[in-house]
Amino acid sequence: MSNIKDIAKIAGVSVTTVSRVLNNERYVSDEKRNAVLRAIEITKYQRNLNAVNLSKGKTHLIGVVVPYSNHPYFGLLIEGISIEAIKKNYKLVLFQTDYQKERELEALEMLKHKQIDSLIICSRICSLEVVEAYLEYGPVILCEDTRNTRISSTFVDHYKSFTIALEYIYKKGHRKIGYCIGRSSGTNSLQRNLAYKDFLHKYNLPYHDEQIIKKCSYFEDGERIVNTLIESKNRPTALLVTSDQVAAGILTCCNEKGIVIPEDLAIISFDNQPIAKYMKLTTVEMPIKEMGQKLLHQALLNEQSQTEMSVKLIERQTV
Amino acid sequence: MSNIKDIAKIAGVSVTTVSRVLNNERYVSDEKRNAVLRAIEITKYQRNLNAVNLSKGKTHLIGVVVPYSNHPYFGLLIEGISIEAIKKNYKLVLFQTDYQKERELEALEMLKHKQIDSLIICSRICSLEVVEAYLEYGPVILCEDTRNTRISSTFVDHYKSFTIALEYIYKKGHRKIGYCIGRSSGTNSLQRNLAYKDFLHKYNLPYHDEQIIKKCSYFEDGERIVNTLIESKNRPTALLVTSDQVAAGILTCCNEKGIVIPEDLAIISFDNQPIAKYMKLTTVEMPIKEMGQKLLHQALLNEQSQTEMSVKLIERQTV
DNA sequence: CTGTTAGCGCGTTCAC
DNA sequence: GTGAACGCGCTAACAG
Repeated sequence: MSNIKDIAKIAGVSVTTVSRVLNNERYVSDEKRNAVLRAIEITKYQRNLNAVNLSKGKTHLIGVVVPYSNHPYFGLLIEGISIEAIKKNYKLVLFQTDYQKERELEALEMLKHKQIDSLIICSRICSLEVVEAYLEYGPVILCEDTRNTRISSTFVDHYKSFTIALEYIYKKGHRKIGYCIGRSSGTNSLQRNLAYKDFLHKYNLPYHDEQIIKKCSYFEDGERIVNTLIESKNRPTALLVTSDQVAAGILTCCNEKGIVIPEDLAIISFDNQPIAKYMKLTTVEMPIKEMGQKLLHQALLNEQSQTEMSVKLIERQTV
Repeated sequence: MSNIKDIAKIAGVSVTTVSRVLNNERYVSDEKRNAVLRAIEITKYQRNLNAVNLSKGKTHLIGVVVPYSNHPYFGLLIEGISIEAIKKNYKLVLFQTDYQKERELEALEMLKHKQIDSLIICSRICSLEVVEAYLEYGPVILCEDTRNTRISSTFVDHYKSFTIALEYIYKKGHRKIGYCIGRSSGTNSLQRNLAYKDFLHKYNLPYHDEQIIKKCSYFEDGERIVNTLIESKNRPTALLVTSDQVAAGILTCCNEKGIVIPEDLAIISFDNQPIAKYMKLTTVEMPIKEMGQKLLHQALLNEQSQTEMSVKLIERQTV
């Protein structure tokens, strides 16, 4: 494989000139530029990006941290990030953490070592302080409300969106409302819990811990949820479900057990992925793909910015 | 940030010695080794991996090409690859091609430019010849039967697995059997089609083109499939479905329309993802995650190897 | 065991 | 407009 020196020799110019045409700089005569272009053509020269990286201290690589890639929410988010990365000629380095802190730190360390230019953490396990400490090495973008920090982010206000769903359910006459959530400890989950409590308080409704069902992430969690519901002595008449997949799983199970939706149980989910339309789920739409795209844009910038994305209630047939 | 020279100076040794302890080589006296270690400690030295890469001509990065990341099959495959990558201290660069040839070529070109050490193509669009041409730049691993080429791969014999399903269905008394498939042009799909034709021929059954339903990849494709079936004048009594997700979608739609499974329509799917158990799908289990792990191992080796993975019929309640 | 030195391939002053 | 020369940080002969 030929290098910049070879090209210079063949074209009868200096390496500097070659570098200039490579980087599309002005101040190169058409004559020499063409000579270089021709040399590149005949040698099928390709520049060594490692060398470029070393020289420039940049990699054109962006890290993406997700807990699981085998999950529709993160799959779509990655898709959004990926679409923009392609446009901007950046590549993605995927980190699958399984919510293990060391894995997330590994990604952060790669930023520090200049192996990636920026890092997008789609779901975080390290503390905000830890993340913030890495900001000096490059952009770190989060997917949660970071408006009280120096960290950039794209997020939806889960307090708001949860409230929208709750109020809607309330207007439909429900007074015993529960919810299903994936990981219960993240910022987003805490926001939702707060919205829930505030809502109950506002309408003077009782809080029952058992009406919050945790570890609900996949379609197949539906059965456990329905069983929990059935055994519950304080069975809710409506359920907020933080993912369409899980809601679809619940629906399927209810169907099998003869629980009629929405008469016996109203369901409102979140995301509005294709499955939601298919299952006729009433859902709160989240612009996941767009969030991914926005995240990438932020990763490329070097300024702090926090972008809230808005949600939209889609009425279908499960409430 | 300090570099290897600084460490050498502080430790009072040469850069080579530093390099040696960095790379855990023998032939360094404990005395000097400790001095170096101490210097690293106090300066919090981190080596610049770009420089290592340039010098060694390696990146510790492995490219992974998928059409979509927002798809359970590829999600799980990526998960498998990722698990092993972490163990071996390799990182993944994700390429989402959307089945566009240029995107796949971009990944191949990155291999050529030494930006990645190897490339795993989970689903291919370029011709085998094109792929083979890149073999000189590094390992390229495929996810299909490549036993008549020089390309390494991990795959399941789809001819075999399709035949298993067909024979099983046949034994259950079905004579009008159709199938649903995603992309119809891949090697894997062609193998399945061949198995299908050979099966029909063996039992002297007629071939109806309309019994092959294409572009079936997602849960929500279920409705279109069921509608196609209903309108079909030669409606099959059994259906092979190349993904659990799609089968689950069909099931859901049938349920709604009062089509009883398996009496009105028998369904056998492939993969045995969690949703299959949940929906009580009879399915042909594919070791997707294990395939991912094996793929990564092959990507690290420099020898040609083709590994067939075996499948297993899981009897549940849809046949 | 240890150090000197020459690359790896490219970007970038800074004179001309 | 152009090019010589140095720097990026590290590895790998080679000599001792």
